[in-house]
Amino acid sequence: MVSATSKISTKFIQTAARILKTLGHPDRIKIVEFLEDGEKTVGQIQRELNLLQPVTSQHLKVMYDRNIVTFRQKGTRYFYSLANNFIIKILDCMSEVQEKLDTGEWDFDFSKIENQKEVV
Amino acid sequence: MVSATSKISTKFIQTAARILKTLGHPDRIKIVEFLEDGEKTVGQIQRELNLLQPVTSQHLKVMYDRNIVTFRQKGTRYFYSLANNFIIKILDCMSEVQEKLDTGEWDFDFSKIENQKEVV
DNA sequence: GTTTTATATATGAATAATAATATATAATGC
DNA sequence: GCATTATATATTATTATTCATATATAAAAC
Repeated sequence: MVSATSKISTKFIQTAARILKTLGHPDRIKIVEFLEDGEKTVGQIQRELNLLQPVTSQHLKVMYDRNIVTFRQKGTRYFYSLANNFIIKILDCMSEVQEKLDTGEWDFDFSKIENQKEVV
Repeated sequence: MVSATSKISTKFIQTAARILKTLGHPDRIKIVEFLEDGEKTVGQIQRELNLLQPVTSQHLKVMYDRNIVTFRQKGTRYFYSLANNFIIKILDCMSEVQEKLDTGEWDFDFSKIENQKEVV
């Protein structure tokens, strides 16, 4: 990855903030990670993450409203998929960091965050 | 950037969610972007972003608690800087996306997000 | 046509985040 | 010492988020 040079525009910052905030939920990260594998129905997602159906639909609705996921409908089934490349970039970014942590190339002090009240 | 292969661990997802959520605020993105340039005092940040001092300190405290920034104290001055490489990665990620959007290589439908109530 | 399956939507309650205001602390300049 | 500067902390009010529960819709299966 290339080091940042260009200034991030105010317009994009607004959008990025919305997206980052929306992805700032463990279940939603898991959902988009699952969707990276290809489109999935609500039921598949629900069972994969062991969530309640309405909660799953709510997460998907919020992410749809913020242009993170999109869907196509077929009968009663809604097939959700990732809506843009930014999301894939963020997933890649997380994978990279995970890898650096695994290999010990990077160190990360989780303690401060872990000791805080759980994100549910 | 390499495509994601390795599964993101539950532990890291928790941490990543906290960090993404915390960065999901335009002013905080601006702060970390400003800090990429090197350590800055609260006053420098406040003037750069045109924020109230207590609001600036609050953002910094939250980000300190979540291991996004760190600081050293010299007299009454607190010099803040980025606390880890993950933050730099995210900034790089945003810069890359911004660039793709600028060059038209990627397209991104901002409309849905823009039409929503403003993130302040 | 009745039941079941898949999903959305509505609502309320609990919790968290944000901004604003006021105040405290502690170092510095005079 | 007194005023000023730099920053933190406390408090409150507002708003947003999240989860849970209940209900609606519409297609599919029988």
